[in-house]
Amino acid sequence: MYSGSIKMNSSRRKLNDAGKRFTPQRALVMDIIRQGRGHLDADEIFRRARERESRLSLSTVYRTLHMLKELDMVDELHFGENHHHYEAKPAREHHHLVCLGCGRVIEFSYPLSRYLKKAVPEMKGFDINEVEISVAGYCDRCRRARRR
Amino acid sequence: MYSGSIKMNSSRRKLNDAGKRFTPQRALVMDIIRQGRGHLDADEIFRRARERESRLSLSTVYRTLHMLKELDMVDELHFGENHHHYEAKPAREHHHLVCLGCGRVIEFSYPLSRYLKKAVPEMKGFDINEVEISVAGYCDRCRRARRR
DNA sequence: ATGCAATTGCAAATCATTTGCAATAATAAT
DNA sequence: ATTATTATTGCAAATGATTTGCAATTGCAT
Repeated sequence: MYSGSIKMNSSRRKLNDAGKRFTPQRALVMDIIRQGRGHLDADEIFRRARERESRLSLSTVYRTLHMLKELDMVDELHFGENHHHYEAKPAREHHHLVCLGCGRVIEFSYPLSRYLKKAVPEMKGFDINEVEISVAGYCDRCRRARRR
Repeated sequence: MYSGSIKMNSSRRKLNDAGKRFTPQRALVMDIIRQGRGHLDADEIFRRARERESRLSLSTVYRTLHMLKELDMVDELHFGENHHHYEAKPAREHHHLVCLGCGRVIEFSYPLSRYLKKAVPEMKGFDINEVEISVAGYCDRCRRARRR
């Protein structure tokens, strides 16, 4: 099935260290998430994976996504829909602008968790695990189009 | 069914102005969301409503939630689960800390959208409709309990 | 090479939400 | 007040997203 990539070996190591097996299915899903440059949902990952390996099952995709999330190798994003999106763990903290017009996702880097820890008193004593912010609105293009 | 409340008349007005009817079912759902002090999900709203009006249907709850969201009378919150939570439109912008240990939700007021508009260059030209931030982690109590 | 436990595919189950439709009821017009 | 109009309701069935049980398969440590 899928084999080569720069990250493969380090992925294999991470899985094995966690007592997991490095299977072709998992390598494939990881690769697609990486290539996807963020923001694919489970079904889209499944469809793309299937093009390469037609016997792959949707359950395996879901199971893999869970595991990768657990091992902190992907982030699960919530855009206010009733399904989630996934992206490879990014190097720097960043967040997303979702355009309600065209669905486009714009990334912006911002160390929000660091900022909030300082700015919000309620954060004292709260052990932050993850900060997720999503901003919905209309991007430049769509904004122009809307006000006729 | 349900009848009196300080806000009833203003709700009725808002609905009627939007060409909607003010039905007992809708009044009931609105009341429960308000009493719920935020953070109820659709099913919990349904269960509580059913205690007062056993013939109410779940579809009506969903339909009402949609409508209230549309009319900007409730906010829909996304805590990274595969269902949503609802709260009556709050007076001041605030956000949520969700404890992964006990599920407790801690609110904090913070004018984040105003701040972000200034701090993030990518926001230029983006017409912000809604900002939602959720912070997951462990609250004071659970944090103590976890490190044994 | 071998054995055992982890993982897979498949189908069926479950959970969250939506929809079609005939019956009912809120509002506007009389 | 009565009536006509049309939105809304309850119910059951449909859909969409995710999870689970299980027998067959396959990684990986030995």
